[in-house]
Amino acid sequence: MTEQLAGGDLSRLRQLNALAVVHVLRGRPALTLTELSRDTGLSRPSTEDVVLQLQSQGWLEEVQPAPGVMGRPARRYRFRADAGRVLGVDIGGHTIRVLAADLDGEVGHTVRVPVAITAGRAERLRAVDAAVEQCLSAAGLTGADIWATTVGTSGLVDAAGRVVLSVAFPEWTGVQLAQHVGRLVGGTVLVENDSRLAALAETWRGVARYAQHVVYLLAGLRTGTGLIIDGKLHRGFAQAAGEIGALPELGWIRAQEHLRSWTGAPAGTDPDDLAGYVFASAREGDRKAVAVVRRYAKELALGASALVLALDPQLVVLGGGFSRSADVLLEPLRREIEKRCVRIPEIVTSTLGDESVALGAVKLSLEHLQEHLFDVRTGVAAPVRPGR
Amino acid sequence: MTEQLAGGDLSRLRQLNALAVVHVLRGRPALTLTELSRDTGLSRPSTEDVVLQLQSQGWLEEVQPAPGVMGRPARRYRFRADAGRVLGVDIGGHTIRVLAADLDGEVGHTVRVPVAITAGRAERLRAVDAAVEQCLSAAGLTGADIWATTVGTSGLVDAAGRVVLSVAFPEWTGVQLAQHVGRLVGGTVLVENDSRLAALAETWRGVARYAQHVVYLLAGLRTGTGLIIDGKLHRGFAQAAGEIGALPELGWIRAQEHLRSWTGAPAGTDPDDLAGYVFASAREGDRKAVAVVRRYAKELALGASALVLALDPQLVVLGGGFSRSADVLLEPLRREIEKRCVRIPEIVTSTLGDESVALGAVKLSLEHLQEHLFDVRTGVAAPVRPGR
DNA sequence: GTTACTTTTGAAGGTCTCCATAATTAGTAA
DNA sequence: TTACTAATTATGGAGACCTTCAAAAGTAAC
Repeated sequence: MTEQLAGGDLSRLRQLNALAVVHVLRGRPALTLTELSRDTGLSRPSTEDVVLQLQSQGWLEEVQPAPGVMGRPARRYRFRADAGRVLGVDIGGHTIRVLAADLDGEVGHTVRVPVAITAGRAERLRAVDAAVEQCLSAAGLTGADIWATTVGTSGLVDAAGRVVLSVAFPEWTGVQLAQHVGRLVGGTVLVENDSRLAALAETWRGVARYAQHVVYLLAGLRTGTGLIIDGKLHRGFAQAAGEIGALPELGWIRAQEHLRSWTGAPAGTDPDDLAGYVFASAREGDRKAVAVVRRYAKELALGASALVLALDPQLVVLGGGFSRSADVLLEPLRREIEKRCVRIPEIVTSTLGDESVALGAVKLSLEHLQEHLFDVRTGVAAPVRPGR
Repeated sequence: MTEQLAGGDLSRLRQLNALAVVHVLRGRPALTLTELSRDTGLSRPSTEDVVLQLQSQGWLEEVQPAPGVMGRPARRYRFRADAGRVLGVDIGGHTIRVLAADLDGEVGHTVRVPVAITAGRAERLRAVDAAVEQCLSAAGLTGADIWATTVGTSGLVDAAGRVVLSVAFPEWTGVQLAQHVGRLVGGTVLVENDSRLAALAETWRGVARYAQHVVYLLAGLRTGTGLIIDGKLHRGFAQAAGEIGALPELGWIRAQEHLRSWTGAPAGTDPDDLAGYVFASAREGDRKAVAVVRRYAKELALGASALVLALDPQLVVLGGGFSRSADVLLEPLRREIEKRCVRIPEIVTSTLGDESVALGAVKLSLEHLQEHLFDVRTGVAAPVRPGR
């Protein structure tokens, strides 16, 4: 049941110690052997042995010794985060966004390619290709340099990287995203729902950093959720978790309609821009707009409350396009949640903005590599792109 | 972030290998060194070394060699599951139930002590004491032999083993259960909500065996849930997870009322027994009873659907007292869930009966020991009761 | 009752990885 | 130039593992 860490021979020990060194060094500046020895708990000579091995494999690199220090200058080693790269792709309604990052998650290049909201499947896929290729060439990389890629999209996604159902873009249903993007890059290609990725990004570099249980609400032209449970992204048995909005009685389907029912905007306003006007008017104290926002918040709070009651998260994060209007939306939302829930979690607004999905995609790519490259079961192998 | 397995010296390797041997041997009949060697991946001589060490510590015991076998008879070793014991306690409305089990989860002794449903806090606690003491003496044990105990109770429980809120038994709110039971037994005393324990029991020895994501519905005089996520019991940030029934819009509070509204039972029937009559009449085809059951199922399905949509479990398990009437309840429930959910999980009935909570309590005790006694970080120490 | 066969046991020799300690080296500071 | 400091290099030893082979303790066949 519990999958057990296998024992083994002495090389296993070296594996574990190499892993410990890598773990100490990742995401930190260069360290001396003495410092590494202290942080890993290994003896100095052993540390040196391990470091030399990792260096010859290509995981570590010696850097200039720190100048102006007493005693013999120590060699310093850093983790070669640039040994491999990952991509994070966000396929949005208006924009395709691609981030290239190194193994420490440092984002080196960002590319945005606009795409018409009305674009069909083929046109949108072409934009994705263009964005990925632009990002690669800007970073001076080829697809072979990419060790893992995650693609964020709206809709339900299956384990094979296919969009099973997309409500927002009907033509999108059935598209083989993993396969399509896999033509351009090496390594594994993961496909994940965008709300989930945004949630993941919040636990990585957003307001939910280090929180173990998080309910993320994507509030925008679409409404969605991402659940972090026990520090991990929760997908469910068939990757269909978080679809609470589909429950007829909770009415996330209706939520949008409240906003669209507002009549205070200039005639001929694009319905997609209407929300902005509503929130702006509510901010200025327009009675009717405030009421509309309150009704929207109530519908949103219904589903959110169901999630909060079910999961008892530490944090609820409000993200998505409407989170820019958190100043008028957050308070009504909080009040409605407080009405319904047993224990009230903190409710905060995302600060990652519209890059959160792509950032989450980067993070998922990194987590995938973490499992395959730096796992306690396998230890560290040479730094080469892992197989698919 | 990810807590890393520390490296170490050679003794670490021995720890891991000892752990591997214990893991292979737990819950299985006695094995020979050759068999152990094969299953652990260690060489024969090393296996012998490890086994001898574990034997001298008291974890392993040599048993009679298997008779009538070709070649030189091999020594056989078994895991001493009786080196320590755990208790599982179920504090129910009418019954206190205590199970004593060994480290393999083999239940040796079961004790049931009746208690009046109207009993107050002191009387109920006295019954708990009596049940624990009876179970200990029946098993020939003292409290000092118990390495871990889990107490199941209705209501919300905090991390310190206090009942924070009990709706069913108002007097129960605030009772320091862990502390109270801790007077009688050694080791850690855990306190957990009964629905959650029942859910855990289903994944251990019930219909949800080996399922990773499970929604358990306790349907009875009380309605509750237990959530298994990623193979683990989900408690939430403040142990308040699974309280979906509290959402006013989903109406689990109302669910009971449907059953009680039925007028077909003999006059003067105890309201607690009413449900049985409704289900019996429905079984016989009484139109009104069928309608009542359907309404109840619908209310139950509302909350269940919210959980299914949120979590996308592999399995929904119907447990609790009403699961005895699954023949009339399950189908309406299934239909209502199918109406609302995107992906429909399997929906099955519990078969563990009224011992599920106590069984789940045993399992939680064992999981607690597993973490502290057989963890990869610490390895195996001598078989003595771990500290609180 | 002896002989052949099978499988486990026990012992020997070798390798790997770690640790502790001491001698050496390469800098800074006076 | 000399003293001081801290890292490096070298040495010896211990623990845990592996492979290999001879001896032992049974069963099965004659």
